[in-house]
Amino acid sequence: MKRDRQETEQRLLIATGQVLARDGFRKVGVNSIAKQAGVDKVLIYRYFDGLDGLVKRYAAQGDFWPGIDELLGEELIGNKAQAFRSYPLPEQVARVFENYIDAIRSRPLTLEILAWEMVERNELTAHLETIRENLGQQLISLIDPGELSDPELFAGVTALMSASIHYLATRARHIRIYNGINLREEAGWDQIKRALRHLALSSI
Amino acid sequence: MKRDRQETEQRLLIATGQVLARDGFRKVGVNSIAKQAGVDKVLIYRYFDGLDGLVKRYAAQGDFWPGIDELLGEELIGNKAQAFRSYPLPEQVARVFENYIDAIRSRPLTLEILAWEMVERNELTAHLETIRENLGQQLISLIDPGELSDPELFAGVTALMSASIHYLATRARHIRIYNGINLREEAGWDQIKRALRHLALSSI
DNA sequence: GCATATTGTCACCACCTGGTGACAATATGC
DNA sequence: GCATATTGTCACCAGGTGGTGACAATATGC
Repeated sequence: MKRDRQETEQRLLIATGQVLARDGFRKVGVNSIAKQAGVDKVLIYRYFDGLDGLVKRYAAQGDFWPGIDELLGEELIGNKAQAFRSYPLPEQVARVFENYIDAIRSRPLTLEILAWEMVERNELTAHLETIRENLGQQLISLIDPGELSDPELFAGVTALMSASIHYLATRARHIRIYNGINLREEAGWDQIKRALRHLALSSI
Repeated sequence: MKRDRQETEQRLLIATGQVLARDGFRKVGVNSIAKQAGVDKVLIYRYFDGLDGLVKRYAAQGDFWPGIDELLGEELIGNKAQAFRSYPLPEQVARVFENYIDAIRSRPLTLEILAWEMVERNELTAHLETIRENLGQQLISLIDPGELSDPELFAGVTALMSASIHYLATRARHIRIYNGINLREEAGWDQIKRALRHLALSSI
């Protein structure tokens, strides 16, 4: 084996993601990651000061979350933010959350971390919390303050919407039907998007 | 030790709930439950055919879920269903979900199982799924079919509402603030209830 | 060149997990 | 009474976990 600390650190970071994606967060541990990386586990303690440090570094370098561009809609090119602002607010909200659904559902690793969050708080989930918070702030900053007559109500409504998406997307990994809706078929998700859009347009 | 199979089985069932409530589902195992019950673990295999069988029996005898009365509102006595039906549908929905929030938040064991569901499917979570399904059907049966112009939309909206409640209530065990809302204070939950009521009244 | 620090390998530890076979203690059927 | 079945105790197994100390192999500084 070559003696190259940087490369071994990289291998461990990559292996972390591989184990997380392949076996789930419950299998994430020094033994499995070291085995996956083809490296001795003692190096995790030397280079990252333990599993927590490794996970923290992994969180800092990976991107498991959609950027604002993805949420505004891929069809908008050029100055997205400005074009987006031309929509009425309810339409903006509907679009953002429709895109949010697609963004989260297409990221198995993100779904895994969302499930992890429900059970435990660690370096990775904590990191995701701040990312999410920043993204929320960015989105709110796009809104003309004059349009928000009741910010507290708006925060409540958007909290409910994002929460429901997190739940349904994560839950879809273990169940087929929720409230009569098929979470394993695109038709089911279209039904959810339609309801979401209806809520946005009628309530904001 | 007395030789009484029935009592031993009871002790194991009780111990299952105790371990689940005190240490969380990740600690639920033959060793911890047997120790909690003060009984040898081999009896779990003999009497319940393993941990799965024990959990299944535990699921069948415990009640971790609100009944329909609790969701309709405790203030209604006598013929609840009939009194409840006198409300307009949007008001019915708002009330049910407000009560649902209180019902779930007040049951730590239920919150633990909701978190468990996000990670794994087992005898207990499967049992809870059917309970929940039945409850949903009961609630829908209270609605005059003529009032539902778009049942698919209604299913989507109520799915989003219940999903968001499950998520936020479970998530509150690990984080304080979600989307600027304090999940550890009653004021935060009042804000959520207000948003939920707003959605119900404006969209149904 | 050589001493020193870094990188990697390996064996080992204590502890916990699910699971089982052997055996003692008690109850039951006749 | 006695043979049999049931209940409970205990010791043990293989395999997994996180964590560490000892040592060899290589690179670096002078």
